[in-house]
Amino acid sequence: MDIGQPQPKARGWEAIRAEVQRRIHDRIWLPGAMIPTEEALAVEFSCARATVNRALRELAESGVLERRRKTGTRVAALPVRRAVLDIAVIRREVEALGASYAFRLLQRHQTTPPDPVRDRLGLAANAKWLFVETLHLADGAPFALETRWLDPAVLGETPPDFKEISVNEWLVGNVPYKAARISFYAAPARPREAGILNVKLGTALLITERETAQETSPITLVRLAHLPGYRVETTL
Amino acid sequence: MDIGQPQPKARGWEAIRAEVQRRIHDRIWLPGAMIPTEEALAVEFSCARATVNRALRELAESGVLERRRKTGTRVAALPVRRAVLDIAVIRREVEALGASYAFRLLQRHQTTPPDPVRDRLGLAANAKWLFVETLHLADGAPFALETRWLDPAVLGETPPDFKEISVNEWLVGNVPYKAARISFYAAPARPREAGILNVKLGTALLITERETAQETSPITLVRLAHLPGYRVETTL
DNA sequence: GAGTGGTCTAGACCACGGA
DNA sequence: CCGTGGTCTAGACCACTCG
Repeated sequence: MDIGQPQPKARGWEAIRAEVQRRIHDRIWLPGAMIPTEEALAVEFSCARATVNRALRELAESGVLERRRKTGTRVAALPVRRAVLDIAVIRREVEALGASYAFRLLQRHQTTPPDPVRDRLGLAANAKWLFVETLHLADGAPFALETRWLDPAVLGETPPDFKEISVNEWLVGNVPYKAARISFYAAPARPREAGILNVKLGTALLITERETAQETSPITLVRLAHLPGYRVETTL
Repeated sequence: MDIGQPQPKARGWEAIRAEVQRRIHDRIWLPGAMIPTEEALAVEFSCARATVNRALRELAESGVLERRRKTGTRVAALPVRRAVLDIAVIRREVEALGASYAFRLLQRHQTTPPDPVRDRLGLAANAKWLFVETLHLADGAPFALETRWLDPAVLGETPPDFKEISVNEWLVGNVPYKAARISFYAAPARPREAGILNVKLGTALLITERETAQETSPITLVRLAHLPGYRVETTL
């Protein structure tokens, strides 16, 4: 382990990752070109192959390198960069802004979902799910409107009333899930939304939609309408 | 390595990851509770500690576990789930939809950025940057409108005219960068946008904004306005 | 100080995928 | 086939952090 000293900071596999990134940055290794094998790099850096492997694996996971057996490792030509999105509970998100969090339960009843929702979740025509509408507040002002369809089966013996704890946090703590699909899109404020969020009808809102499933059976479908000005941010 | 057989599929560290997830899922290990040490698990699964480490490390990276030295490993109470967002070049994105990609260069001139842009990038009052406006097309129809401010210094000796290759792809291949900030938000279509994208003024559009920097100095600021119906999707 | 995770090593075998 | 990355092992030392 004796890389020149790219930065006096990194050591171990992080030093190798940094050195590889430097060589790509400085165009010593060009986009699309092959780089030496793990073994060769292990010799060059006087370390074990496992250490090189760790460094290259991380770079491959973040889209900088492409690796294939037998062929070897190449610098990604059109790198698909991977950004990491932290999905936190809304309360955390509000508190992270330095505001106090609260929520109001606006609706809660069991009914047959409308066709688009039913189709999307693959439910029987007569299935009844729980519909819950929650307004999330930051320092008392509307922050986001949540409309949720929820499989009543997950509630169990003693269904909470969701006045003390929000549906979201109850689910996180009580209903483990396997997979979720998240999507972001823009949509004009609907009449009810506009009224509750106190914006003009048709205002451009960022919508976050989340669909959660256990094995193959869906658990819940959530739509979060955020106020104008809300941004989803990430670093790459 | 002899875990019962949770699934006949997984082996090695993935089997351990799956088994740990199962125990959390089945509430054998509760949210907030400590789990056994790596060494104990290595004994239980009859494998090396490094193998357990790999499994637990992955789970910690995805926010399911929280690890600290000396203290040990616990199940995250309010897990901050991490979703991975693939950021591809637009051409790839269009082609992934099964459409043919093309683009049109609408504007390209060097000028002083407006105040908000200048402030955001931290530029001198008299700095001149390149402004480039590109319309991206899928099967000949508008897909997204890109407006970009670009530091002319990165163009070098022979500035490309961006008619053959899009700015984005040229940058990806020629200007390495260190950091980028990405954000998503909703905004109403501006007059020029509405005209070019062929939507009504004020239509809710999803905007992707990306700010790229080399060391500390900014390289480019891009705003992508997507047509209604466009979604950013990810899995968790 | 002592217990835990974080990393490294040297070697081994395996799995994939070009030739 | 056989070269490459993917993983595993057994052991070691280190770094952090709590008591």
